[in-house]
Amino acid sequence: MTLHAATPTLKERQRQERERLILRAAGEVLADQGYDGMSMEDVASRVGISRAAIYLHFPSKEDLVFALLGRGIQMFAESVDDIFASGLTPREKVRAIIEHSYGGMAQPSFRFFNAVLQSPTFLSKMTERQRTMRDVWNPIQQRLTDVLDEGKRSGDFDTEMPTSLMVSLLSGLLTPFTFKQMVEQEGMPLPEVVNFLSRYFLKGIAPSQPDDLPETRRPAH
Amino acid sequence: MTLHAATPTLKERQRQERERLILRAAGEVLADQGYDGMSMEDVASRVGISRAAIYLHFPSKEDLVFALLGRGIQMFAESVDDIFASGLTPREKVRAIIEHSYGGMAQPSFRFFNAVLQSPTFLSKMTERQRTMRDVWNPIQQRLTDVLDEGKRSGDFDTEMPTSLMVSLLSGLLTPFTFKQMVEQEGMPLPEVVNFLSRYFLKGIAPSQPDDLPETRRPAH
Amino acid sequence: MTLHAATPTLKERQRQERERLILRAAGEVLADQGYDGMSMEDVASRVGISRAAIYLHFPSKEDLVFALLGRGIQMFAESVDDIFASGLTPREKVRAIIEHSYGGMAQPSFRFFNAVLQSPTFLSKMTERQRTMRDVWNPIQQRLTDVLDEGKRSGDFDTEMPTSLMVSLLSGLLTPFTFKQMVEQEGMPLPEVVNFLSRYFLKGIAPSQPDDLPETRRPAH
Amino acid sequence: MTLHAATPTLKERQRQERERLILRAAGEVLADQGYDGMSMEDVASRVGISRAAIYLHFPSKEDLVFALLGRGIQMFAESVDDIFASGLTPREKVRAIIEHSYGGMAQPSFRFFNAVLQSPTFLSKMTERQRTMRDVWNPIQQRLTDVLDEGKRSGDFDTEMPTSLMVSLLSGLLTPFTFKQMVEQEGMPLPEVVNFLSRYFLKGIAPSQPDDLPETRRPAH
DNA sequence: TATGAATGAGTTTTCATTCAT
DNA sequence: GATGAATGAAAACTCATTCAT
Repeated sequence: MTLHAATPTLKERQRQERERLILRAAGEVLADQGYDGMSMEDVASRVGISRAAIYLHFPSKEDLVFALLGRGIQMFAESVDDIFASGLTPREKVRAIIEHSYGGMAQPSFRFFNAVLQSPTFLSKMTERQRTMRDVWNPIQQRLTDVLDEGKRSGDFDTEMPTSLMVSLLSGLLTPFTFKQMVEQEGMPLPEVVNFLSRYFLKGIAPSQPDDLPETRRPAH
Repeated sequence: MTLHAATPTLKERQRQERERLILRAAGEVLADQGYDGMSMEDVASRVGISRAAIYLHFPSKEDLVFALLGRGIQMFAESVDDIFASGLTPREKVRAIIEHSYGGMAQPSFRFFNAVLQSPTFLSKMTERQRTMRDVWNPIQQRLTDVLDEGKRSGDFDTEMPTSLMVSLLSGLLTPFTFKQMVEQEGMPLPEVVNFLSRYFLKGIAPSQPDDLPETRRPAH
Repeated sequence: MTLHAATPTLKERQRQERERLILRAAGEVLADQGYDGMSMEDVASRVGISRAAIYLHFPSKEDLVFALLGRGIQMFAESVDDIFASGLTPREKVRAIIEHSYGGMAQPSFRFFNAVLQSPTFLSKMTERQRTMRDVWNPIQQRLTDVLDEGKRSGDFDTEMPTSLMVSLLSGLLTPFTFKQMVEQEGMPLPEVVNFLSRYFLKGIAPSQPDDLPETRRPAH
Repeated sequence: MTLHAATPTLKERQRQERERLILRAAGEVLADQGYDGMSMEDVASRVGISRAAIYLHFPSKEDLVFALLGRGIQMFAESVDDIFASGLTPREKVRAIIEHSYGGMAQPSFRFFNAVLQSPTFLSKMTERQRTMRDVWNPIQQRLTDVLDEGKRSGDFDTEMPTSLMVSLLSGLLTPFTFKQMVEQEGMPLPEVVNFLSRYFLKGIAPSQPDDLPETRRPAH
């Protein structure tokens, strides 16, 4: 009936829109109820459709969340790409990444990252599928690695600390853990939190000064 | 018949031992299945008793986990107290805290902290009970605050950064997040992780040098 | 597509039919097992559906029974209304009420009234809901009160006895207690039981004759 | 060790006392929680002993309640015997029975009768044991029958109504149903309730006057 | 395509009853 | 004798998933 097979438009467009709505709803529920706490009914009623309709788009709860995760990761990766391609200095790039993450976290759209990444239920289902979180998370890690390595080369960051550890520390910072504490409970304005966090992280990974080392206890000479 | 009521009477001893076993099992399951993933059956079978027997010690799943949490917090608080009372410098104290936490985390005994603190299901049940996580977590926060404030006074730590934020950052570091990444997946030896983490955190909260500020983008002069 | 929204759309019809079937089954089980003895499985298997399917219609066992009770009360109330509006004399109305009740009681549809009203478990749950049995039972009591007050005004019934007591006595008579004894165990035909009961009650509440009083013991003259 | 086998005293006395305490506690719990609502723990803790200790006296919950029922029936039967043997007129005897029952009902000691007699769970267990309630209840019925038959012979009561029905009606009156309504909810003083009830019942079973009959609707001639 | 209906598997919790000490 | 500990069986309820319409 469609004139041009190349026009996936109408129906297809509606379908994708529906899918987006479902993903958005799922993200919201996920963000504040967690993977186990999220029921298909929650999502469906938020979109205003029936539970069964979700299965027209995603074969299972697991797949739905996985898709959401994938989309989130991709979006985040694209942002990091933009930042990477900008003319900013490595330090400024790190700051921009933190800023961007926390900006997004205010909208619940990013909060669910944590929800998913911390849910043993989801993670174990993932493992059953032979898909390590490692693979999924890889695009992000790779990009962060690139930024940090660039900083190492430019002499901005500590070359002694393995980049993988830096990546892990930065990821940990982007988790809503600190965010919730400070903004929601202490009432600190978001930009200020971002400022402090950036400074903290950059100082933490700055090239070591001679007097940074003495952490391993030595007798005062 | 016993002269001193202080004698825990064997029966009582056994009871406490059972209780410890249950708590331990619960901690293990919790650590790798999360709050929702942990079923009473899991715990029971791990201890080698029946589901119902658990209810002889704890009135509900919620209470069991709550008890576990309480015990964990108390143990941690005591360790921090010891460290605080030692003659170490503030920087050394912070390092000792990190070291201790990660040492404990290797045994799954501490891993469950995260499991619980990140479970929306449990947290919301807690809220229903009018017991904020804030109150529960308070003893820890207070102690960390003490250590960090001491360091501020001694000139070791940045006085511009609010202590509450530092506490939050330190707490975030003690979370098994980074730990899992580095030790379990990257295979880095634990002491090395501790070393890096301590240095990172201490550098991050060190008093600001003039050239630490430029994070707010300024035109190149 | 249906022209009139008033058309219950087949689906809806089926749904209501199912609901009726569930209620009926529940009534039966309730009548001979009591509230505590009735398990959702009992009801489900009697209808030929799964336990879970019941929850598609009623959110809990409590609600199911409550709905059943409500329906029963409403049906009974309507019957009493019809009787009240008839041209019968007060005495005849009372008789009609008794007759109607016992007629209905033969079908187990009414038997459950007693089951519910006598179940401490259910009653206490009701209290938790802040819904006194008083409120629920009120429509019935009100109607019986109307009939009896009418009889008092017409001089048919004893004006000295509080109507509330009369209502209570009549209610007690409608309880399947006596019914079970006489019909099921003694084998007395139902109409005869109704006859005796009506006469007994009407004589009992008839206006007092001077020589009815002497119940308080007096010395034989 | 006991000097005289004939002295079942000390130990035995204590045993019986313990048994009485258990029965009393069971009666109380039964009265306001019903058979299903009564847990062995409820009873035990009320007596101040352990659940297991109850089983030293009664082989099962069922037996415990059965014993309680038996004792209650026997006590009631004895009271009726006393009344029967007194020099009172039949009408006065009936009144005395009602008075006695309601007096007892104020103390919860009698309330449990109803609880038990209306519990399908208990009744069905009874049936399994091949012991009809009929047999158990028989001593009471027999005595009430005696009193009422005496009244029939003396011309005080309606000879047309079968005595078994009268017994059933009287039993129904002794049920706490009306009692609860009037005393607990309407606040009517107990003696007044007894007065009204006695008059009502006696009028109800009084010998029929010609004009009592017309209940069966006949065409006005 | 969308949905209401249906379900099986699983979860927490309760309780009468038994038994070693 | 008395008890604390232990348990098996049941029961209410939830939820992801399927399917006929």
